[in-house]
Amino acid sequence: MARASYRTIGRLTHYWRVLRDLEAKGQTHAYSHLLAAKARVTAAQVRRDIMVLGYSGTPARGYEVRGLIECIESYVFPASEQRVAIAGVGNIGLALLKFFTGRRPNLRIVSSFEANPEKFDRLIYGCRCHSIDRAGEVIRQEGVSVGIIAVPDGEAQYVADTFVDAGIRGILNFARTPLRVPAGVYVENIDLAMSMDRVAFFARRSLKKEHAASPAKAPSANKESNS
Amino acid sequence: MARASYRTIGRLTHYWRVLRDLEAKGQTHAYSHLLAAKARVTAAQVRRDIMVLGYSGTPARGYEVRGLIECIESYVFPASEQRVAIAGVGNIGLALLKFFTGRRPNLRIVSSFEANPEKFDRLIYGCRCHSIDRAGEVIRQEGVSVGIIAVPDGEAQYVADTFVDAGIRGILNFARTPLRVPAGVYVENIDLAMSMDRVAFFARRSLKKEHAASPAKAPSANKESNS
DNA sequence: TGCACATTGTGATTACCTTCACGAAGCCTG
DNA sequence: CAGGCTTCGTGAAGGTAATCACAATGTGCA
Ligand SMILES: NC(=O)c1ccc[n+]([C@@H]2O[C@H](COP(=O)([O-])OP(=O)(O)OC[C@H]3O[C@@H](n4cnc5c(N)ncnc54)[C@H](O)[C@@H]3O)[C@@H](O)[C@H]2O)c1
Ligand SMILES: NC(=O)c1ccc[n+]([C@@H]2O[C@H](COP(=O)([O-])OP(=O)(O)OC[C@H]3O[C@@H](n4cnc5c(N)ncnc54)[C@H](O)[C@@H]3O)[C@@H](O)[C@H]2O)c1
Repeated sequence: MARASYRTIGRLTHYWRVLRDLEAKGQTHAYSHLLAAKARVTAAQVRRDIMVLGYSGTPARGYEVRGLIECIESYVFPASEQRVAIAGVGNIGLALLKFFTGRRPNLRIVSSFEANPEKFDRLIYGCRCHSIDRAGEVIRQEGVSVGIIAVPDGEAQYVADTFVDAGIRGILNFARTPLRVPAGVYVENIDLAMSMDRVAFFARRSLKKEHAASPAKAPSANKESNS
Repeated sequence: MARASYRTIGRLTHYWRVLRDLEAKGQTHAYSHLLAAKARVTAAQVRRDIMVLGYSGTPARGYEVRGLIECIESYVFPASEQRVAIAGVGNIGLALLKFFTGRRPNLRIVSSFEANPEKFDRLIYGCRCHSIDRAGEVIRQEGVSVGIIAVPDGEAQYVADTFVDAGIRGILNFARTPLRVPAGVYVENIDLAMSMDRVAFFARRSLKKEHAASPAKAPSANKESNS
């Protein structure tokens, strides 16, 4: 039972979504082939990924949908509420706040931080906005473990330092600055401008293969961000 | 002179930004070590990436900043204006429109498409909004080669088909649906929810190493994304 | 001029991830 | 209950990308 890699974790969340759809349609069992087709990967890849969960299907019946869903949940999703804070309520910050609000029971954006005093103390999509100067204090108080950085590039390192000092262990960084953080803190970078440039490049090149990002795909979903 | 990979292209755009900063500061030459430090990669990686450009530095002087900038530009950036269209002017669509407007001379978002009639014909950040039904027509007329998909998940495949039929060769996809496109069309997926889940996971795991994303990076970016 | 040094360019190596391929195992059919 | 199919789990193989390591090279200095 190998350790799950960055990409495996991403795919597992994808299988989870696919499985939820299948369950909603009344399916009780699913073959690796089916999951593979829906997640656009190979069947072998699906089986390998599921291997790290320690979950087993049966030949002739495949995987049990409900059981696999629960297994993925207990492996990749937080068991109890994990709290998130966001710095920078601008274009991207707002989009994320709006999108994530109320969507995940165990992953909640509880606070936002701004430099612009006009936004202080307002409730934005149910999330209180504080001065960035109070970030450390609030993060500790609320028990936040994940931070999103959506501030201008030049402010990103400062915010990251504040986050790390306050005990945050994972950062989703939209700024185009590679952050310097101590070992043990996970950073996932999403550089939208880089993705645009890449798409433009490969559109000209007219490649045969699709890629990940997302990140990473990586290239897709992000195929790929980086760090 | 090997073919540039997905990740190499991403890093080259990053070096380009770093080099522009150096030039602005009056630096005329730069060593691979310096670029590496600023882009948070290894020096060997920088040299490998530059190798695909066919550009050469000199020992003892390193790379010539201006020359390398021009070389990267001619390799990864469009020589003449490349046009982009965006489907879905919601949270993400708006953020992108606002951010990219007027930022890149040779990469311009020229049109947007919506299903919501309230937005038709309005000018949003200098970009005309059309009905999605007219997408094929407008894309062909304007010579658009890159499409951004920022519509709800269920609409993504339909929009992708429309894009592809109209001749678009590269797609930046924010929907959480793996798109089915013919070979030769490049897709980069950015799944923000997946990135969030990953950050939350690795924050709990408290890993020692930072990762790319992604697209993926990618990942990252973006990390990694996928396809 | 010639030597000592730092850096480049790149073959070789390593690490990681994906795919292949096949033994084992459950299910259905007759 | 046995035989045939199909699928799972996984060791081995294959690919791709990152890193290492070193010969080649140009520089500045003595
Ligand atoms: N929007 C996009 O499409 C896009 C694309 C590529 C990259 N990015 C990157 O994403 C980041 C955010 O982009 P955006 O478009 O949302 O920017 P934005 O300017 O709309 O928002 C930034 C927000 O951060 C706030 N802020 C500034 N300094 C701060 C600080 N020290 N602490 C807390 N808040 C602070 C500002 O008041 C503002 O509201 C930038 O780094 C940008 O380069 C954005
Ligand atoms: N906003 C986020 O933070 C976030 C996070 C994760 C994933 N996503 C994904 O990104 C995509 C867009 O998200 P969003 O938050 O911007 O959504 P949104 O609902 O804010 O915007 C979607 C827009 O698309 C328009 N639309 C609907 N059908 C259309 C069609 N057929 N053609 C053209 N336009 C159409 C709608 O009118 C709306 O304006 C979704 O697939 C979502 O799953 C968004």
